[in-house]
Amino acid sequence: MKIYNSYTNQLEEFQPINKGVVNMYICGPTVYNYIHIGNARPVIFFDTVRRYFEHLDYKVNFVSNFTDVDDKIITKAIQDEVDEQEISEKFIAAFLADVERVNSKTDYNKPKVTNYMSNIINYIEKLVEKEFAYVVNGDVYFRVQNVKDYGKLSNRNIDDLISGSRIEINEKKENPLDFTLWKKTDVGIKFDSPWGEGRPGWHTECVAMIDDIFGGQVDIHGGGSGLKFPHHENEIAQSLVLNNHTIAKYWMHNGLLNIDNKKMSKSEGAVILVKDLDVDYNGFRLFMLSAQYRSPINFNDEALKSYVSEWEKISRIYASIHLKLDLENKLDDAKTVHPVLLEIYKEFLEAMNNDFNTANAVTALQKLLKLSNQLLRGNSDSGILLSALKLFDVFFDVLGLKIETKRLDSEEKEIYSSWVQARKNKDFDKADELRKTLSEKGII
RNA sequence: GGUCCCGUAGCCAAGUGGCUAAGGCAAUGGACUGCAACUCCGUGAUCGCCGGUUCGAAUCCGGCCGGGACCUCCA
Repeated sequence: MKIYNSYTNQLEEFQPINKGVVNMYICGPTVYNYIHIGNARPVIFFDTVRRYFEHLDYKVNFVSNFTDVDDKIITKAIQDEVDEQEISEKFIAAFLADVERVNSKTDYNKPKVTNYMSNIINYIEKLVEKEFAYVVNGDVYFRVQNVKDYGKLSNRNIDDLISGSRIEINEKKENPLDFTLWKKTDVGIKFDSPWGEGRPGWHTECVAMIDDIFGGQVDIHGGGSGLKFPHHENEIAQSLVLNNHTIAKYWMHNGLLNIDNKKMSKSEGAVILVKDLDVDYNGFRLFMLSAQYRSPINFNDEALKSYVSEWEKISRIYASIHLKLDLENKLDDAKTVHPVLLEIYKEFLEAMNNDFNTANAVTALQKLLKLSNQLLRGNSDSGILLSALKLFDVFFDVLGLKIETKRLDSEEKEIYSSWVQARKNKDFDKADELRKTLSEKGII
């Protein structure tokens, strides 16, 4: 399997650190608001990565944090006249509800900053000891200057960054590029530290958590490409100094989502929240997986709708085959190997093995859709249809699509065969009535 | 000001040097059908423009036009 490593900017053969195990860490949300559909992209994509590894029988340890200490949370808490925890707990719950909405798995390890305060402080202390961090009046800053390769991930050099006119001048810093590890504060929630009361900067939590949970290095560290600089660059800098490695063997970054070719951003309006999306989330998920994850994806109503209707077609054929096999009591039979189905499965694997090319994986699903329709209309034998159904199950499982089917009870089967019989007898009044009943029961 | 990325049919999108440029949505013609729905078959591209490299380019190089991102919190 090949993965595009954004640290080295090339496709690399995936070799896990420990055989059969994939440790992955994805930067999670700062919980001060509902997430928008752009935020959903890493949630959906990295969940798909996880699912695919699991399909290949890897044991996946999936970790994604909650940043529950942050200026934005404090601001909101003051605004709403509640304490920070109330805000963060509310939006953690909201986040998980959205994760579930888009059919991403919620059973993963979710460390919170508030539970990691001593690890974070400890991590910063070590940086201070190594003299890669310095204390000024209760603030602690990371000294970027001496870190070799600073800027490699985001492909920029220190001189360019310094000459950039937009870097804020902070007189306490030795160098404008130095970033905050610990911030002395008067407002909002405060924690004790060797440097006085304050709160941690944003960039240490992930490395401290990875250090604690995985003992230093993960196989995959992922997040949106917006995090490359400065966040991930700074994570790497800290880890290089302390552990002499870049925390992750493979760095993966998803492209951003635009609306009408403009970046969707909490700070610039034009935001669609996940919870407010008024469409089938399977269709939404297909849409999100229809482009290669590193490319930007442009949100557009027409495109979204086309994937929603694609999903309707897929669920229709799935249900039809399921129903047919159910009526014939063949659902538990042995499936028959069918060469074309095997070919489609291979295409699917090939696509996913090629840096998780979900766009081509979706194409394989569409091929299965068309073939299934042909098989069903062509009165193929039940073994082949069952095998098609099982292949759908595999694709649904990996891509995170959810379909609900049920088996009919004997009474329902009775109604169904009466319907077929009525049509045969050209008793269309009765047939229509039975069809209505079946339709109301959600059977057809 | 600095650093990058992208431009494939109305829409989404694969393809990154080599057979007639995948696939889907929409549109349209046909088939199937008691009706309806579904479904199947068919129909569409001088790959933003200009030039170069090459036996050969959507794919590599240069210029231009258009769009976007990052350098500040951001998935």
